[in-house]
Amino acid sequence: MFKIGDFSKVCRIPVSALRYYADIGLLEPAHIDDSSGYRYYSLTQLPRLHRILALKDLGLSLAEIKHLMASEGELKVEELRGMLKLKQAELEKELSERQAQLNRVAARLHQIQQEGKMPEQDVILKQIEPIHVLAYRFTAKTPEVIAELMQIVYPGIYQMGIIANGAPGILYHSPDFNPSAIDAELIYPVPESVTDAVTLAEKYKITPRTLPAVEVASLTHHGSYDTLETTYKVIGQWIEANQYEIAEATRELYLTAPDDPEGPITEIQFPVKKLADK
Amino acid sequence: MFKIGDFSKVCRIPVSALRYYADIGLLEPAHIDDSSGYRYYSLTQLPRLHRILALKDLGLSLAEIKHLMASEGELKVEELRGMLKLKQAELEKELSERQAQLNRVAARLHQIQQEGKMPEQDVILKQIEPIHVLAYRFTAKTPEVIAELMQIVYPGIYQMGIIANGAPGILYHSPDFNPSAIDAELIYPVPESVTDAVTLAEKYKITPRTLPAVEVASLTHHGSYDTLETTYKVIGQWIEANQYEIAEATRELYLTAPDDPEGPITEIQFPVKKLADK
DNA sequence: CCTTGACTCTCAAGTTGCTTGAGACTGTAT
DNA sequence: ATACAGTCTCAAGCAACTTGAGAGTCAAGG
Repeated sequence: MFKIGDFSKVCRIPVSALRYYADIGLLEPAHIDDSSGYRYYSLTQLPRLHRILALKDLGLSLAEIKHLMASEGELKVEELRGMLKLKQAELEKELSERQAQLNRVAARLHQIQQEGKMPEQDVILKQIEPIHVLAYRFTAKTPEVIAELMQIVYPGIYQMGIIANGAPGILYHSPDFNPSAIDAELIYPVPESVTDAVTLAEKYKITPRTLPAVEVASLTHHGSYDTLETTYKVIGQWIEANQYEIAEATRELYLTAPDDPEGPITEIQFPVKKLADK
Repeated sequence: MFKIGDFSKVCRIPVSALRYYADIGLLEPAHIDDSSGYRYYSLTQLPRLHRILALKDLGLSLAEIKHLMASEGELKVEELRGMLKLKQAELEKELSERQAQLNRVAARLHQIQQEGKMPEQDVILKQIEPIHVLAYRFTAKTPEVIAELMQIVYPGIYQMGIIANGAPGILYHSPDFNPSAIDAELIYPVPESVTDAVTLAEKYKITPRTLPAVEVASLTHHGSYDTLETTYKVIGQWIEANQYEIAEATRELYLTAPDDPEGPITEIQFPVKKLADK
């Protein structure tokens, strides 16, 4: 019989951890002295402790381990198998996530090295939920056409009494930016309930649809549209540096009202997916 | 100016997280209404928020981010560089740790698949601190010699009034177990203070020395020494399956007193190091 | 037998980055 | 006026312990 400190030395688990395991009922001392409350451990408890540590080492939580070892003697093999399979998938996912994070850190370091500072803007990844929108798709021969259409379509929808649910924007469908034939789509987010009520807009070729959920690399551009191009380039570089690829139509969202005194704010979203590691 | 819920939609951060960031002073609302206490956010705060998210994405803690962004306007690039380097090292370490864990899980699953159950004993990895010992090294022609020596040496030291600091044991120096010339070393752990006081033992060729810190794969054998061989095999297989290699002399520790009624308990420690991934 | 010092005990609180919930207000639309 | 959604401020919870306070216990030395 060992006092907790001696047992701790034998198994090289901190005293505090042993007490904790006792508290949560994972490894009760072989004996507890009634008068002093001292915990006494026996070497015959080592196998149980080792099993606990082995399972912990595989990444199982103490609660899971306790459950697995609850039955007298034998532990539940089938259940363990299931848990390990799960754990395996989980670990694989985390592994690739860590790897991606490491790549991002390396990319940043490289960038700092090169430019001597952090970039003005930060590209971030985010998950976008599906969005219900009223959409108007067209092909424009010049960029100016787009600006004109915006002036007409958004107010037009608004005047029909349909209020937006989020920032309006554009989808650019042409993968390469060909200025003489821009395949784009104006989008105007609305609550789900609106989508079927507005088939009246059909004659204007405005149709309700739902944008799919995507993961996007996003950058928010502050100020004049003249420098928007730069912002696009920055995202493009980021995507390349971080080994993603563009998965879908680029989204451009107008976060400010057209007459905001602080100047317009535009969010650019590139739907992306990870490039498989070669 | 957005109320918290609207701002939350724009930047896709949960309301609760925004409140939390405000609480810890990481991102204060642009304005707080005096009477209602409502938080109001401005789109001009998006760059700061994005920078926060970008840094968080690299694995920095909120406290670190707060520190980096504490100075007005520009953030401390040199400091960031240092942090990212650290983070990089940390991530690399975690990555390989995760990979190793994944391998362990796979090995276990394989084992369960093959044997239909968990093994009786569990091999675990642990870090061993340096140990101060009195050591007696010899070459034995037969295993029996070892047993005899133990009967003499341990009691001999004990009778000199030197009390052990841990379990006595043996180091096996011959890497392959050659029964006709076993290079082994009896070890008797003592407090550091003893090591120089006991040079008197020199005439018996017992010398104080310090065993280096090592990482070991350990298995505890319960019961008769007859089946110790099996236990050795189990560890050996584990080491192979988990892609380690033996780094040093194997250690065998006698955890029980020689006359323990429950039978002897023996811990076998294989110092190991990771095999580099090919 | 007493003292000293090393252990041990039981709480409680801290760690990280939030989330969840209770109970109370506030703002906006009918 | 009355909902109802949105907001506020705490407080507690998560995981697996660690740290610390304050008090009691054990073994050895004088």
